[in-house]
Amino acid sequence: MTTQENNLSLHCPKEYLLKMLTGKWKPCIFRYAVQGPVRFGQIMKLLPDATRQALTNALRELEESGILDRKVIKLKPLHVEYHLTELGIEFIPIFKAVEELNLLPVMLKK
Amino acid sequence: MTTQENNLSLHCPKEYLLKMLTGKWKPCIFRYAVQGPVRFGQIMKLLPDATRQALTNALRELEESGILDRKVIKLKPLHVEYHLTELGIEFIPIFKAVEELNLLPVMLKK
DNA sequence: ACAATAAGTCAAATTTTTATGACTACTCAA
DNA sequence: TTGAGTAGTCATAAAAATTTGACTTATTGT
Repeated sequence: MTTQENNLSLHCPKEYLLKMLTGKWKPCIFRYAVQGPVRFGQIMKLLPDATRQALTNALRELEESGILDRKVIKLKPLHVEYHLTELGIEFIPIFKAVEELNLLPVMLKK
Repeated sequence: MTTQENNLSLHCPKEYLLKMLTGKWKPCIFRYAVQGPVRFGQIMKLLPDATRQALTNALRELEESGILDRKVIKLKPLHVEYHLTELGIEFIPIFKAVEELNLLPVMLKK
């Protein structure tokens, strides 16, 4: 493993990967999507502090990363559904690892 | 789980946790530290694109998060050693999960 | 006393990310 | 044809993260 290969920020898939899941809202959205397909307005309600713009950005990025898939549902009032792709499903273990950590001691120190 | 509890960015430990490990250089430094204690100058050489300032920032943040411990070694030329704390060790599974992903297909699409 | 090495700090500039507020597109139903 | 509902876009502003380049501290060897 050379120095260059170790520089995650520029060359390594691992950093690239973490970037896919980070940002102010992407982790939240990802976690909702794990539960099942989510719609735009639904996320808006679940994350009242996020703006439309913030959510569309996050959703576009998750889409571009190949984690979420955008599906327009032509029903009564038009809907847009986002759901995990196969790749997205592969990311679940990362969140599982995160959730398995007991952060209480850390939070309390703050 | 209420809406508020789900808003990782503001209220949930999971987002707080992800924040501990993200940023331009923190993941790299963390991965080095997993191998064993690292020194400032050593990291500088390993990450030639990172500036002193960037590294001290990252190291301070990792320290404040309780992931790394800073130890001054009063030897020949003064040294500063950073090593994983117990909490830091608990983070390893997250990176393991990251490393277990096969990102080749993703990288190729870009 | 002086230079060298290791590990920084500081203020300012730049870049990236996120927020604000106004406006748009499409579909359906009355 | 008008209005309601859903899902946005766009330009700009503000905030946060990162970089730049000069300066600092502490210790040791000569």
